[in-house]
Amino acid sequence: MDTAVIRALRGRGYKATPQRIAVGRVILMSRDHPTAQAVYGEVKKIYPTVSLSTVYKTLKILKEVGLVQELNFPRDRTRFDSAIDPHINLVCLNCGRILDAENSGIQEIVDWVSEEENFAATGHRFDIYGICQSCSKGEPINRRSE
Amino acid sequence: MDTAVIRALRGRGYKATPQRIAVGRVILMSRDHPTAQAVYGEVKKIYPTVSLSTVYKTLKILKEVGLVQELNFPRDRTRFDSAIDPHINLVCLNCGRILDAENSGIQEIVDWVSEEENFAATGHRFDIYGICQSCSKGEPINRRSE
DNA sequence: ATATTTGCAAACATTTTGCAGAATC
DNA sequence: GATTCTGCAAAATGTTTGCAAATAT
Repeated sequence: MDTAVIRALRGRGYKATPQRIAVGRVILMSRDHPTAQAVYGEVKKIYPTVSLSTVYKTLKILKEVGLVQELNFPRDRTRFDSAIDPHINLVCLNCGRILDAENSGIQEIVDWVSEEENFAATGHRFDIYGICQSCSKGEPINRRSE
Repeated sequence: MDTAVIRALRGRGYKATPQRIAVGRVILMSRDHPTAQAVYGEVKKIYPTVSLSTVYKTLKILKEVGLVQELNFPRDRTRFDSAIDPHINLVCLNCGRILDAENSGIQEIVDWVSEEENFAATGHRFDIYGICQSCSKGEPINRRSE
């Protein structure tokens, strides 16, 4: 896994520094769309002197080399996600968690729309907003779009 | 159109002030996903004394009453969009324009995934990133995800 | 050996907040 | 007439930048 990060960086002429490898590892291994701050917190466990600024710079590079996708949400910080497998983001408006879902129909729609509108698609993002399973069983909504 | 805004506001106990009606009109009439600043600029043509802060507060309320959707993008400001008809956003990575596309398959996917994952969907967002028709004919890419 | 990168602190841009005067219901 | 809202200025937040010392190739 680290080798994939190293290869992607060097392939584009970037140096494979320990900080960058650590950031890459945190994103690719995490299942919960971490914020830059969260990535920083994780990386700091291994490199206590790492700076938030380095994390931001690295995330930008990892985006550029195609390993990471950036997702912006309102009233929240930007979140980062492995760009490797396309999926649907199930965004819970109650607890704020972002789950992943698979669906093969997305690619068909992307292809169809690209054709129809003469749009050269290079990527996509599909979010569904609502209340997740665990929240609808438990407590009532306490955080809406407000 | 203004009456819809007034009704939505009063229905939730908000006062229908001229500023709010103007903000609502700008968003609902525009076809180009304006930023808060752009809305501010438009509203100022009619109410030169309006403040950016009022625009922000109003946008938050219009979101709450369900008239407006907020879309966040990287390296750009947040954009606002009528929440009334669901559609796909075609985001051009070259010129930055955001076009709309229709596709009936989206709702099916939303329904299918909601069922599958026990997720109570209330809304969604579907972006496709790429190069728009006019850009692919004209100048080369000058603004990527960088 | 040298060009790139780190990490700090300061800059930046957008969005939010507190509050007195104004406007709506 | 009471409550809500506006608009100003100031605060808060997340992100970016400039630069000397450190590091990867």
